[in-house]
Amino acid sequence: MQDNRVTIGEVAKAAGVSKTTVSRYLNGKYDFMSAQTRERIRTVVEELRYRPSNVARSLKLRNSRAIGCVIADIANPFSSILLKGVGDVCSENGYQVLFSNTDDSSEREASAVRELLDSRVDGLIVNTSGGCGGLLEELNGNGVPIVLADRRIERENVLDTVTTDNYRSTRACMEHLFQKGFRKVAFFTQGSGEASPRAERLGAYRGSVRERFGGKPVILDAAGREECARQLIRFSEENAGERHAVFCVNGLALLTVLQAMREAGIRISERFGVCGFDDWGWASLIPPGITTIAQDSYAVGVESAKLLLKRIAGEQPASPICRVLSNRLCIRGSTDPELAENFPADFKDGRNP
Amino acid sequence: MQDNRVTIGEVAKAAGVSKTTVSRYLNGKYDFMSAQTRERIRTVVEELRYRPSNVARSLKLRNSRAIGCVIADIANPFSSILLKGVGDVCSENGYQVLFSNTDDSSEREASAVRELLDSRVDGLIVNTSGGCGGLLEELNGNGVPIVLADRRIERENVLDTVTTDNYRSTRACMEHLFQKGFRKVAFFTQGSGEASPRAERLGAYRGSVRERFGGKPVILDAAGREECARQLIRFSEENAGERHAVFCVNGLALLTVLQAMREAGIRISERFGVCGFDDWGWASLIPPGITTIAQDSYAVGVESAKLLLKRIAGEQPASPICRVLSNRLCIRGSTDPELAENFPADFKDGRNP
DNA sequence: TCGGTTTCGTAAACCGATTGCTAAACGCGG
DNA sequence: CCGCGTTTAGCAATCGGTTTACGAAACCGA
Repeated sequence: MQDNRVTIGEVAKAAGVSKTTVSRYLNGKYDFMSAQTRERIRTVVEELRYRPSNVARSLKLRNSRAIGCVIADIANPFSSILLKGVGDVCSENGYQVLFSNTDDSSEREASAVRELLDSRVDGLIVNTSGGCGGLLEELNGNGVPIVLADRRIERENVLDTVTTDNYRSTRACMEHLFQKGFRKVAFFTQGSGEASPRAERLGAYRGSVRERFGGKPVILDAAGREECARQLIRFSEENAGERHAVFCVNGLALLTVLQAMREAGIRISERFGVCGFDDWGWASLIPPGITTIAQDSYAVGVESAKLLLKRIAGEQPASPICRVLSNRLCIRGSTDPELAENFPADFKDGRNP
Repeated sequence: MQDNRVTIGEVAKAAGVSKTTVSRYLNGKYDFMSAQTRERIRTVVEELRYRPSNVARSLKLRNSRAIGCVIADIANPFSSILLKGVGDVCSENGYQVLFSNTDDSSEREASAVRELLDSRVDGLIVNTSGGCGGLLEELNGNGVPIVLADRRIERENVLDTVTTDNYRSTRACMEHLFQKGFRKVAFFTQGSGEASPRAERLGAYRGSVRERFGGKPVILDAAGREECARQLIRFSEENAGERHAVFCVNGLALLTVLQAMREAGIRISERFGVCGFDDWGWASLIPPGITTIAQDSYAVGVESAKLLLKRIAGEQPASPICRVLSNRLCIRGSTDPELAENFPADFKDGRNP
């Protein structure tokens, strides 16, 4: 196949020098090299279009200038933008990114991590689904730098992490709901396993319910829209007497709730509010404007990669670093009637309200 | 650092056999190996937790069991789902994915491709921004299998491609607009360069305008919402006398148009329709329901990867293969008043219409 | 007992780079 | 023209695997 790749030996022969000299030239170790030799090598490299093999170089140097990036669900826009951040930083620094998607499966994550290590990546960014049962900590202890992106693991302060302030922002949103007169709030999730953001958001929700709202937490969990609609209807009926709202654990869950409500004919109103995580472009376009918590996932990716590269360069202290990025609450009509906008289409035949 | 990695030599020594035997064991070449030896090696490999180095193996075998995947804009959900498709197929087949994002820059694309080749990837999936000025064809000619995903290059039938039927589905959408009584349609784009999907969609639009609508094509092009709104207003004013609509080149452009319209107070109506590419979850949630063309980008990724792996395995004919996947027109209220739904929020104080 | 197969394993070369050590060539004062 | 320091460049080992070529032991029938 592409065995016609030029090797350093051929360059050396063509230039009439040794591999050593070519190698030194390529790596900028000119110190003691005559301008003549230098020029000759330059020409040959150019003519033969020689490009050194990263594989051979990695073997000898015992580093690959590549990192592994293990993502739980790349179909989630949060993650794809995070990956973009990782990619941008790596590319600026001459690192390549080996990407792996796990579909939120611990087993796939563990095998992805092992395969990445087989390829001798210099470090790992993991959007973990549970820490691979200790595998990550063990690896980190063995000298493979690891940064957890967006999701932390149970054992505190063992690995570097970059997350968002899930707890605080969820509390802030719950407080907002309370201020606006909502007295019963349900938490909607979609079996996103035991990932830490879900746990933290749920924890914040429970805390708010306990300390502010009183009553019992209501956790709704549905994969599909029909089941979601059923749960929403029951929740709504049980709380018909007071203003109630549903808080969605993430952007995909929020979309599910909105779709389920549409299909079931449930309307957002003064009596029934909707809000949740992830402020994607459409949030302000769906009537009456959806209240969301915006996360800067690009920054999560950027910070994770920067931290990892520093670790690889050995610039960081031994103790784990935990960066927490701030989220922003975007209040709109779905939880604040004052801001409610229906921006309906304008059909002159009056078919629509 | 992680120099404590076990090598095949250590395994061999511990098992009291030679590297050859261990290598054969690992690669399933048992042909003539006593059960005893086999068992001894198995035990040692287990105890030492030995994992072979892909780097060394790649060097010797001259293949890496990794492919490169170069994406123009991973922040675009179309692309991230495409990447998921690629990743799933590769992972099933024991291939790793080296990912690179180019921000739609030809220069970044060319350097990404070169770096990927330096890492000796076995093949390349490229969501190209122009074909790197011939670099891709040249590489393909030199034995590096390449599949173009979603975007083709000018020179026809040189490289394998997997695309969607941009032309046909755009024509179908335009025809739908005509049937519904729209008599003037503008094409909205956001400087997405010379990528082929844009060109094909634009070509289909022009064809429809010429053959069906009469009059001149109107191309709107704006990066930001303000500029977009200005252009929409002018377009609308100039065509106040007849029913007119705007067709958006892709999902991100569609979102921009919808946001611009909201901010400028322009409403979708019987007189002003909106539609465009990419049926993402929110299309049915924004009143009056947005007409879209749905693309199965996951399938584009899957097919691209399958084709590439077949090429790598040498199973395909020499002539380029061009797979074209079908799109689906999703007709909703934004172009069909019969289907229009405003699903406004339901505020009992009557503040909203 | 002996040559001929089978079976089971090994030594060593090789993939394409980097680098410590060594040495040739050069310049220059004496 | 010698001796010695300074430049300049090459030899050969090495990274961790795979594979070719070959050797030794075991076995087998005559």
